[in-house]
Amino acid sequence: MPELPEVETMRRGILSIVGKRVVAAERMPSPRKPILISPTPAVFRKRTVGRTVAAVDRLGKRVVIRLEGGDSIILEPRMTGLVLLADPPTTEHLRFRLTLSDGRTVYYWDRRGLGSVRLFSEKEIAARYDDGTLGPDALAIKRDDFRGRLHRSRRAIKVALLDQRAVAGIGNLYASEMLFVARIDPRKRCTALKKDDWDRLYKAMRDVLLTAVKYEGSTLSDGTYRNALNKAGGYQNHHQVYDRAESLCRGCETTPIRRIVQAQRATFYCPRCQGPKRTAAR
DNA sequence: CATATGTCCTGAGAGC
DNA sequence: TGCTCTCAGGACATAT
Repeated sequence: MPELPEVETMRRGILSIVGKRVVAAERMPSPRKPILISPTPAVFRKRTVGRTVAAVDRLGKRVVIRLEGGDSIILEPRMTGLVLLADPPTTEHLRFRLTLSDGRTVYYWDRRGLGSVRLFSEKEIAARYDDGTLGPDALAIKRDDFRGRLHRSRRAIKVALLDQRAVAGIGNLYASEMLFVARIDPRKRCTALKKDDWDRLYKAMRDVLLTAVKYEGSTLSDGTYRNALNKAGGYQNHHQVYDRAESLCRGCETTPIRRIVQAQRATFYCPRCQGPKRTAAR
């Protein structure tokens, strides 16, 4: 489940392609349902082959390969997509590859195939992402803007944190983790949070995401997520609550982590550390 | 406008 | 052993 830390790790993992020229752009034959790759192969080739990579950016949970001339390849991993320089885990779910002038190849591999590879002009990117459908990045947003974009919502804070229009980059795993660090009950409505809560949450958001980036993301028990060199991340060893239902909380060491469902997604939290009486815990 | 729900997809694991 | 069923959650379309 690539979220901000995993996608940022992918981005950094292929940063060395900047300055290289695109030699080939090919979609791989798919054994089952093909993923979304657009535009057509001929147009894709025409607009990419011969172009030099100008930059590699991140747009929320997407990797953006910017080419000289203004076009960009946007890789959107969604659930099981990987952006690799190393050989992919299997040939079976290899979806796309970009061959470069130095002989290296960027692969897009995606087991479940919910992700996509799309070529956009500058205009298309602006039309799609600069119209409010994608909020400020979680690592770029200012403290007061963060609160201002969320505090009037009547939704539970955990659900609101997943709204990419409010803040971009947070997904299901890191939402639970940052709420634990901030000692906030995930079921609490945004409107019920005080200024102090928002400030703690903002700090927790940055701490959790930056530390997760440092450890190159989280590889869960299914082992799907890998960095660009096909190596597992390390942040799963630092999880406080995610996927730890019934295990003792690492904070209070007395209470089992609870798993609930909010908006059809799993939420994990410590009822004691994130409960109503948390001030008594000293 | 804000918020809620259904949909896509594959493979791991549970249950029988 | 092998079958069926459920579940995981990114983004987006549609419904309320």
